[in-house]
Amino acid sequence: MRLVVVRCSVVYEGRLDTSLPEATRLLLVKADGSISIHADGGAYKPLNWMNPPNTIRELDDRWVVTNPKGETLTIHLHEVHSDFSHELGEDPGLTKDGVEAHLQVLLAELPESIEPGLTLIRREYPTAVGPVDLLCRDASGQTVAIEIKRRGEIDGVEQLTRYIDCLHADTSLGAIRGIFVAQTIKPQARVLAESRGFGWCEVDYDELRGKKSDELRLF
Amino acid sequence: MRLVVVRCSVVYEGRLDTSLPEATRLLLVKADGSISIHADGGAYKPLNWMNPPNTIRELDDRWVVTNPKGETLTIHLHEVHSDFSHELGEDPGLTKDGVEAHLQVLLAELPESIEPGLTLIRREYPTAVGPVDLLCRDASGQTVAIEIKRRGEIDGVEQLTRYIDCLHADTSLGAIRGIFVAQTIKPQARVLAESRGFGWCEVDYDELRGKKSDELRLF
DNA sequence: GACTCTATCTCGGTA
DNA sequence: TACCGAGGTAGAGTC
Repeated sequence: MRLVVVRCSVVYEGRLDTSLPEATRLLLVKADGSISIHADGGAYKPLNWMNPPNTIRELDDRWVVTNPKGETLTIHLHEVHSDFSHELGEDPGLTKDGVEAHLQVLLAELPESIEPGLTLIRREYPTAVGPVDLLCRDASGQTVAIEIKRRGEIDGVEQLTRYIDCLHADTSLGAIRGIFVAQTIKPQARVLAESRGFGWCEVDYDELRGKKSDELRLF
Repeated sequence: MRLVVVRCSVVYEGRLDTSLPEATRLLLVKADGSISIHADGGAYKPLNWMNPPNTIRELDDRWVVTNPKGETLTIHLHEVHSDFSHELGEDPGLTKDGVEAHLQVLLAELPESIEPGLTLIRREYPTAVGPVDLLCRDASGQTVAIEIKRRGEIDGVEQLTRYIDCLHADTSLGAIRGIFVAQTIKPQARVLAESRGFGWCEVDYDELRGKKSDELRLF
């Protein structure tokens, strides 16, 4: 990890073209070769950056960063205020809890939480327009496509609509209905789901975790 | 701008819960009060962060960062290796060239690049569900709605669908067809566009710029 | 303030 | 590797 405070001007030519006039900024060079240029604002996002893999050529008056995709970042150095390095070592990494993937795993194990009598056919059931989160069978034997979101908004209902349209073409599944499941579902999304003939269901993440551990305790 | 290299462990409780075991990392505190925690890898994205507005309480053994949304970032300090500040001042800011807006301007001037015989009726043609990027007339006189994206994904096809549905209600335009235009169009988006009866077309930004300057040279 | 849409999105998963 | 979808998306523009 190398930290350079420098008065500099910058040009990036790659997916788009950008330029930065002369000012004092922080250059952050990481062990993987990635580089980012920070101003004293704008939250965590740098003004410019280059992700690995890339190569940094340090010349007298400028650094030239290139990557295999043909993108170039040129940093013209006008006055170096500080240049400091520190060895950090490997990072053990971040553990996350409470994202959509967890919700999907929990619901795949507990489809009854969505509707009594529901059983899982397959998680991530593939279609031409992407995988359906859960494909289930209901108490009456009908196929049910389920779209899961952490936050239930309109685009989730659109997604479910595409899957259902696509699955209708697959005659082996018979008639199909859809259920939209999320921790919270916005009123607009509820209305749209209902108008398309879908069911919807709000589930509680902590409650599901509770049911899961109850189930485990029985065995 | 304050740069602290420190052996630390971190807990974030907010939109999700995360934890970071003890390791040496960089804390980057900007003038706007934002804080980000960087490992020596993983490109420019920090492991954890907190965007302004927020407040940082510095205690002996830990920093507690909170924001008005009720999110909390707690950084337990185990050993401070370095703590360094530098005044950067205001940044004049980044200028960009080559984003979607540019593509739209170029295509409005060169609709023939999309399809021979196409002429522009109007750019940003207003509808109840938002403006259509380009409204054109084709060689046969039929109205054509065009949605432009830099990268063509399913969302863009959905957007075009909404516009077409809305324009169908406007009988003064007669029959309408749609074309989805982007620098690259993903296979799923092509399938969806075709299944909805839309045309699609990939265009090259640099080529368009070339044609534009050719055209200018003629006058 | 809420909504919409872009983004050098980044990142992880998977075929 | 490319494609696909989630994201603590963030950020800008509009209404």
